[in-house]
Amino acid sequence: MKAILQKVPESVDSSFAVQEFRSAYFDTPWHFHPEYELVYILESEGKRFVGDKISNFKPGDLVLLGSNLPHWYRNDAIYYNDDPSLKASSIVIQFTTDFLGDTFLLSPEMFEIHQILQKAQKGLEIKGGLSNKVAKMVREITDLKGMDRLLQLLRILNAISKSDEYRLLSNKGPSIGVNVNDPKRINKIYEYVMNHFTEPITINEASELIHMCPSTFCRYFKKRTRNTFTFFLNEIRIGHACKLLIEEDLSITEICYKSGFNNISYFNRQFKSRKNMTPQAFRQEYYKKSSYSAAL
DNA sequence: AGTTCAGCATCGGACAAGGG
DNA sequence: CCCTTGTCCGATGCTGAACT
Repeated sequence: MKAILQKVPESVDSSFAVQEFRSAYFDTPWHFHPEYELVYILESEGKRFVGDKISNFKPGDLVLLGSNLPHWYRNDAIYYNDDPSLKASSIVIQFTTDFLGDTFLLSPEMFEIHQILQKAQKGLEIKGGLSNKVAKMVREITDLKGMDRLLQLLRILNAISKSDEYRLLSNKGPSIGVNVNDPKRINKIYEYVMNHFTEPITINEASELIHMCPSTFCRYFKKRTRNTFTFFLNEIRIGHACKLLIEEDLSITEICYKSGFNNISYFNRQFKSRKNMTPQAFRQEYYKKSSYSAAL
């Protein structure tokens, strides 16, 4: 998909930016920018799009995104219903690799941080104990100024580089050569799919949205997102099904229909191909891990 | 819940036309 | 000349029914 190139505001008194966002929902579109970005979710739930991967996010979610890696945080539908009790908030740290000078990152002491930033080109989801540790440091950095703030960022990057408690998010790196003109059409399709993925959606409907014939639409979509439309749609539906499997006490059949599938056999096959296990096994695996961690 | 299979729908490669 | 879009058509994916 084509992402919008976002211009990150420059700060006059800092070599990098720390920003706190708080609103009814996250409204930044699918975009990318040259700055690295550490995103810590304080409030709200939804789906996180990084490169070619779609996952669920919730409070505590912590992700390090590489330079020019397209991303989008989309809240669940209830956040768009003007419910004043629901808020979306996050802390975002944005920096470039030369924020301490052109060659600083090449110094031997920075070797491990350099390596972790390279891995971040595919997006890193920070997990486990490292997540708690980094989250605490991210909350602290908002109150720091000047040199203390800069040292805190280095501490955060150092902590991530010294750990292996993270997983790569995307299979593909940044979209080199993305066409930065005409971002509206793909975003229109994304918005439509996010609002209707629990209902039947055909290629015809989607292609009519941007006034294209179906085959042109398929090629257009593949060229920009590197996924087929069907794969993209099913990725969102399976992601939603995973959420329901964990959070709702519904049968697999009910979850299948509530996720936008209308065929259990197809749902099962799609689920297995993406998660390498059946929906039932996924649920059992989750609760086994939960009871294990609760027992510790 | 999960598997298999036949029939239909969609995908995507090859090629061509049109516009800037 | 390059890029976008349309058409054709074989390959592949998806669906729904029947079954374990």
